[in-house]
Amino acid sequence: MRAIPPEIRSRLAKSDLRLTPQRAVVIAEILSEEGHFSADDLAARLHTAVEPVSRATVYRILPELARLGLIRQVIYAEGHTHYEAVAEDTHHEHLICDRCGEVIEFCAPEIEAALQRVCAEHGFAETHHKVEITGLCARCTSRCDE
Amino acid sequence: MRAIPPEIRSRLAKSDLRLTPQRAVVIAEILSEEGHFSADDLAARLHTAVEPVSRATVYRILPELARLGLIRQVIYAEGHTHYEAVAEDTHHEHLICDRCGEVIEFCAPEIEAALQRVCAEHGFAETHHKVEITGLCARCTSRCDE
DNA sequence: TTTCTTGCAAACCTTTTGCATGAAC
DNA sequence: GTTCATGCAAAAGGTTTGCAAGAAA
Repeated sequence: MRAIPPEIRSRLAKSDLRLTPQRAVVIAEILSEEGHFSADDLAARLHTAVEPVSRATVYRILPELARLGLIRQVIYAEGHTHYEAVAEDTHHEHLICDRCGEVIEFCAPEIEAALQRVCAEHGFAETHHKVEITGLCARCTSRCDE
Repeated sequence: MRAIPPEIRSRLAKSDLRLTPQRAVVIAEILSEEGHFSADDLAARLHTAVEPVSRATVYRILPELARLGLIRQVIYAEGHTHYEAVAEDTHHEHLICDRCGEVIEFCAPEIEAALQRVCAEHGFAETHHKVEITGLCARCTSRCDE
């Protein structure tokens, strides 16, 4: 299990969140995570970890980690919340195919700029934003004649 | 109860959806709806309508109406899906306050343009998009000293 | 008359929570 | 020692579904 970076330790401490073995397992797993994950999948995987974590604990800690900015709720779909680890270097948005479910990431600096302007205009203090385009991906479009 | 516009009748027919009294009630209510609504609220209100509509029917018809483009899933929050009627004239996005829950609408043509460009670049055929900024609204920010 | 819809009630499934035990600080 | 976190199991709450009766086309 990967060690928890000191920066995350202090972020936890700042919010009066104790670093328990269970939380360490959850955080380590999330840091090694690629793409989206669900609370339930995570819980199922960690239920049999070296330091087992109960479903309740996973469900309790994920919203806290989202509040700390370690993870982000990407979308609610298929009856559950999709999370992803926050990669602070590259903020991206999502194209979501209605047919095959593929999720394509994209970056658009001009959108980021426009969003900042909107927030300023409304005196709104942004913590997160989400841009989501749904439709048919290129592959599904070409497979489709309607 | 407002009459169902012929354009909607034909859209239903095109998808082999029959125009039942219950569906007419649901559609009429949605057309007179302002702002967001939930399936459950709608069901509760229509349960005592002239032509009562059961909860199951409401839950069954809303996804169809979303597919037809009459309504849109705005967000999943507070444990349920928020819908809104699609007003074809003014497309807008949302600022959502994490503290008081207020939803502020805004329009940003340059974001629309950027999104179109992104879709073109990826050969993606958009059907919908959603831009959502979460954080603290002006009122809550000024009430906050942290 | 065929096919689609409805309503009821039960099932589903993700997420939340009360409570007693146990651990972090 | 005090306060916070965990696990279990049960509850919650939105949403879905099987089935038989009924209505639209």
